[in-house]
Amino acid sequence: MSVDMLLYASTYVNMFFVACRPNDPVQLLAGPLSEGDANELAGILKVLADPVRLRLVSIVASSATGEACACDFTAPLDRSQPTISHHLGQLVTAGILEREQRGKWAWFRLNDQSLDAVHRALGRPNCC
Amino acid sequence: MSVDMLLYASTYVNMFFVACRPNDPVQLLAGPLSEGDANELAGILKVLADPVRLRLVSIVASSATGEACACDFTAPLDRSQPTISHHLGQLVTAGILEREQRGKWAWFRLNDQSLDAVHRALGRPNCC
DNA sequence: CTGTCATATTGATGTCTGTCGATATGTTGC
DNA sequence: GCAACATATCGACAGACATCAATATGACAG
Repeated sequence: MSVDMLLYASTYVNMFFVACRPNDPVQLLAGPLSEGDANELAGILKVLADPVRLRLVSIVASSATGEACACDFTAPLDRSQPTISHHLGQLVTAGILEREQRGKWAWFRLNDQSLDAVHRALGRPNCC
Repeated sequence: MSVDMLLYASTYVNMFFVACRPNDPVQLLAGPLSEGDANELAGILKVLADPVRLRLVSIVASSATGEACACDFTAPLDRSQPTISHHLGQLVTAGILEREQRGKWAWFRLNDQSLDAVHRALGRPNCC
């Protein structure tokens, strides 16, 4: 990913967070999306729209402690260590996962706010 | 899009519909996703993860009659007619929109079941 | 049947993305 | 400091994707 692309992506991710505060949610079904809103929502959906990243999120979310070590992902997902690291980086940049370094190991947990915002963006206005 | 890719995509879209019947929903947060479930969910999320397609869906969903004519999309979205047609085709293939030919015009409406399934897949198990 | 209009398909192109091997960075224990 | 280990970054590559111009398809009017 180029530097320009990274800046582009993080810009929209940040805008998405701002726009998803309770009183100003981006809502797919509430009205025609502006170009900006569509870019924000598409940006975070693109990060989710990958089988490996979805499995990473699901593994973290369903772990007993709510967190998982990077070392636990390589084997079940059948991808190289750089590839897993790349996907984890995408998820962290998008705000879907949070990374915490603990000694040699990197631990990841879900950012509930971020995923809830995406969830609500795809639902009806009066939904949860 | 190649024929192989189309077959690939439609396979996963169909599997997603099957998997999203009420008693067997794909749930991102309910447990580790299998490779198949992850492919299904990623497939339909990929279709949604484009600004133009999100705006198409939002325009259709928020129209007073619940449907919109293809001719209404080109101007506000600032894309060529073939590009709009391409995106509409993707949304129809994925089951998110339904197409109805009425004379010279093509009308599109939302498939509520499809979008609801994606919405629920990203939510908590006890959510709506 | 023919022209006109709306939409779909084709073909081409530049860009983006997932992947991996190689290597760098950073942490721990000795 | 040094060796061992976990993770991140770099560089490269193949495949996928969004886009448009040109063209084809299909429907209606006269």
